[in-house]
Amino acid sequence: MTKANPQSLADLRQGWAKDPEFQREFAALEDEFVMAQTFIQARTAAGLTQAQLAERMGAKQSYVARLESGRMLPSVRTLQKFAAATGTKLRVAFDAG
Amino acid sequence: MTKANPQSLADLRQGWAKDPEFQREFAALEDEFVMAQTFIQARTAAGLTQAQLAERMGAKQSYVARLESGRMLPSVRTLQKFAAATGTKLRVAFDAG
DNA sequence: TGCAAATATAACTAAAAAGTGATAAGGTGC
DNA sequence: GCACCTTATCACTTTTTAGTTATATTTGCA
Repeated sequence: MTKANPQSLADLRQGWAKDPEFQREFAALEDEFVMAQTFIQARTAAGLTQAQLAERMGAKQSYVARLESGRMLPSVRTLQKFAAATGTKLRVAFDAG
Repeated sequence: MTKANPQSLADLRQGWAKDPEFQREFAALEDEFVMAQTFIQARTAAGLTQAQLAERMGAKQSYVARLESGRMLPSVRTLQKFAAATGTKLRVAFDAG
């Protein structure tokens, strides 16, 4: 593993949309960043900055940044707040695989 | 609201599979028990007791019971362990609408 | 009813997340 | 370069979850 070994999600976002090799390796990465990726996509899809989202969640920008950094795996309570703030509906499922 | 006002998930499981009125009212309940319901369904679908599941998660039966009680909203890390233990794949999504 | 398996709850410590303020770093346009 | 907006990180306290032991309660069945 060479390219897809980001130290932070900032690195990840750099490579992501551009490099196909990066994208392939990304699929094999740990789950750690998947949640963060989901957050970023949901927030940007809602057209919000971190500060705007934070206010809607009753939190601060620094907390949203941490959520999106992938260094923490939040609780379902936070997922629910996030969903409410982005006008989406949280879905958690355990799919047969 | 009369019937669908359980104090615990134990009450809930009583009514659930039998009473159609209960089922209707259940849909209107808060999110509080949704996660617990999801846990119970995934575990029973896997044909496991709480103790068996707990062992696969590297935890104790009492912890699984607490998860299924709905009094706590666990972290995504716990959801991942749960998925691994039930042989399922965790899906978390923020759906539009 | 009585036994055994399964589930629920309580009480406690350890670990992790929630939450905050300050500040650094990145990018954009002037 | 310099503002300005946005995102990232650090350091810290508070709150919640993780994890355990012990025990009570429930459930199914002989």
